[in-house]
Parts: sequence; structure tokens; C-alpha cells
Amino acid sequence: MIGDPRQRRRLLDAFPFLHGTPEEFRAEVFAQVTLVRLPVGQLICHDGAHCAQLPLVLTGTGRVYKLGENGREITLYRVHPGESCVVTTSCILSGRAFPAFAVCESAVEAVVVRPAEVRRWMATSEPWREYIFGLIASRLQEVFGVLDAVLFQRLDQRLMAYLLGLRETASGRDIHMTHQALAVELGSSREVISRVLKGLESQGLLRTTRGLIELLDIPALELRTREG
Amino acid sequence: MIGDPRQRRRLLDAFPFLHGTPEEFRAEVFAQVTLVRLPVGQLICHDGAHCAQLPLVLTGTGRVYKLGENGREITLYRVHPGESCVVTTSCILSGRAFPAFAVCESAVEAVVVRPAEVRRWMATSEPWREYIFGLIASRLQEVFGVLDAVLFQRLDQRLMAYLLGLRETASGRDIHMTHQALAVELGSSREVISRVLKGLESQGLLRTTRGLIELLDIPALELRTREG
DNA sequence: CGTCCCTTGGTGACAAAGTCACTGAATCGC
DNA sequence: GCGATTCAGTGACTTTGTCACCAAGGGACG
Repeated sequence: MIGDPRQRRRLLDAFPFLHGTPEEFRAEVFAQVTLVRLPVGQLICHDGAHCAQLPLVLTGTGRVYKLGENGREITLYRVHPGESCVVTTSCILSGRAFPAFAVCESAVEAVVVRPAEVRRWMATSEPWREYIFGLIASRLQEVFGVLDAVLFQRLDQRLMAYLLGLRETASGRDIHMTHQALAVELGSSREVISRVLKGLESQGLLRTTRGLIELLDIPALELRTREG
Repeated sequence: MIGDPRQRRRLLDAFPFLHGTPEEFRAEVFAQVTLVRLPVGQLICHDGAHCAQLPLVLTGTGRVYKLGENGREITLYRVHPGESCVVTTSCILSGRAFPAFAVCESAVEAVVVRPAEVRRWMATSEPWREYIFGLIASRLQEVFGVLDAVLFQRLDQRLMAYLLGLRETASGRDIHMTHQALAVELGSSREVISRVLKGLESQGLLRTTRGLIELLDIPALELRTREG
């Protein structure tokens, strides 16, 4: 239960779709939901687990990834404030095991919903349904995109595209990330990432130093991600 | 609209969950739904398309696959009688573009549902919701499984596992399938499949002739798919 | 300040998989 | 039977993953 008006306000702000719901539904949400805080690195769900509740993220981000037997891993998608892990939702609604791992990438504040309420609201609340379906579809597309990238795209292209994508979020042209972290994002291995980065460096497209990648020729990088 | 009692019977038999629904809901389904027949090879949905209706398969099977720029492709899952393509569902419910291709692998009879009804029934019918959620979750797991296989498993293992899986459906130990078809299933290329098959053949595990693969040592094959 | 240790990245050799160009063999339609 | 098409085999090469090992950078701490 969430009583504090400040916390209620934060919940409404993080999940705008709630504004479109009737007063009684919001009251129901406040009554049924619990606030939790999870530290960095906290494992939320592991492969094969059955999900006991659905977390709706208020602050922080979660990372959902696949882990191979050999230790390699790949990030499937992230769960940001205002979102929830729909794979969890689908597991709850169907009673199946979770097919991946989920971990707190930063400290996470979330409200958790019990499976019974998740199901009930699907029946009673149109906005809740819309919210969940939107998330399911967008995740599905992200995962399909990952599959496409892994199968059909060359690693140098994927790497360049990823670095360019980061640049929009990060400050300037400097990317603070280790080769290992990049490998985990793209589902590759550190050695290969190092090799590819060295190739790009020798073409003058970027510069690497310990823990830092500096994009030098952004227009050229953008060109190469588009072409073959 | 489906009036013919025979057709109504067939629909109920293909979708057992309908038996658990009230009389009025079944009447609604019969009233809103249209029967279609699609020939082999008919493209149902292409990448980037917006889905105009949801097909529920009565007979035949559809194949959903990803196609790369280079022409390579990979089968994601199949839609059998009693199922529907949930990616389509999710596209309909969220208004997003379809992120893959769907094609009739054999002649398909299906009933199609308009998006408005798909959405409405999500609100009004508990069994319909359960049916859709079950499908979404099972597909999600299949796609996650494909991703896992592609990223973390060796091709020879995947190939052996696939062949063994076929054996259960097919008759005896003979598998009638071209190398190209196997490549499409596993997201590889014909040449590589040929190479791997030759390797397995030289180990005495199977024998290949044009369009046919004969599994010789099934216990050994099963062993190898389990080990590293 | 120096030592230890952990993280990060570099390297070379090899294996697995994908690509390309070309060949030959089996099969089908007529 | 004959030509076209489908199916499979091959070799050379590239890309990617794996393994083992090394070296540099940077903290923790006495």
C-alpha cells in the first residue's frame, strides 16, 4: 500500500497512463502496490525462475540479458523508469518460467504488483491493457532487432551503430566504457571488440585509451553504418 | 460470419478454449469472424507491414521467419492449427509494424478476426485473454530460445538436435529435407550445413543422399547434443 | 614510497562459421 | 532423350569466437 501523497505523486508521474484512469482504479493501484528499493547488481530474476510479482520501475534501470553456457552474454533490452519487464508480465500471465536474466544496473526504486492484480487489471482497466500491450510489442520488436543484428549484421557495423547511439545520450564524443562492457552489449567477446576497435582506430575513425573511446570522425562512422 | 454448423464445429474443435466460454461469446465469435483459404507460399505478412487482421489457423501451418539483407533467413516459429501469430496480435494491439515475415508453409484455412474485435474480446472474455497470453508467452520463449541457440550453441549441435527433433514427427530414421531447407531453419547457409553434415557422416552418425538424410546412430547423436 | 593485486587491454595461434565462385550430379518436364 | 532446374560438393578466403598468455595502468595499503 502506498499512502504518502508524495509517493503517490511520483508513481503517477512515472506512469502517465494512470492519469487517464478513473479515480477508483488509481485508488486500487495505490492500495495493492508495494514500494521496493533494490541495490545495484541485485539479481531480479534468473533463467528458469517463476516470477512472483511484476515490478514497475520508478527510478533506475534494469538490464535483461541472455547468458550462454560459455559465459558470454548479450543485453536484450533495458527497463527504464515508467516501464516494466514485459517478459515478466507474460510469465506471470501464462505461468511459464522466465527465459533470461534480469539485474539492477543502477539502484532501482519500483512498485511491485502481485500476479492476481496484474491479471485482474487486464480485465478491468482499458488503460492498463493498453500500457501492457504497448510494452509487450515494443520489447518484442527490440528482441527481434537483436536477433536480426546478431544473425545478419557484421560486428563492426553493429559496434559503430552502438557507439553512435551512445553519443546521443552521453556527453560529447567521449564514451566511457570498457571493451568487455561493449562485448556484453553486443553479445561478442572482449578480444573481438578490441580487434574491431583497433581496426576502426587505424582508419582514423576513433581513438581508444583505457576505459575511453573517443569518436573522431562521426560523419564517416554514420556513413559506414548505413552502407554494407 | 460463420453460419454453417459444420464449420462452427470445426472452429470449436480447433480452438478448445472456446468450449469454456459462454454461449453468447461463441455466438459473437461466429458472427464477427470470416473464413479464408490461403494457398501454399502465400505471403501473410511482410517486414514493416501493419497487420489488418488476426488469423486463427484451422488447418495447415504458417512459418514466421526473419530475412537478412544478404538473403539468409531463419525460422522463428510455426503457427499450427489452434494457434495464431501472436506477433500479429501484439502489432494489432499496439499499432506497430510487423518485425518479420509470415508465409503459408502449406495450404492454410483460417478464420480472421478484425483488430476491433481482438481488442474488445481482450476486455470482455477471460478465456480469450488466457488464450492470447499463453500464446504470447510461448512464442516469446521460442524466440528467446532461437536467440540463445544462434548466439551460444555450435552449429553441429543445433543441427543434430534439429534432426533428432524431426525424427519424432517424421517416419522412422529418414529425413526428407534439402541442405538449403536445413540452413533456413537454423539461420545458416547451405554450404556450411553441407560441411557439417559431411563431418557427421564421416563419423558414421548418418548418411546423406540427394534430398535425404538417414540417421544411423541415434543414441550417439543424442549423446552429442547433450555434451559439449 | 614501494609492493601487491586487480582491471583492462594486446597478441598470436587456432577453430568455427559465413561468403563467393564454380563444378558436377540428380531429377523433372516435355 | 534432352535441356533446364534443383541439389550438393569444393576450395579459397574473411569474419568471428576461443584460448592462453602477457603487459600496462591504477588503487589499496603497509
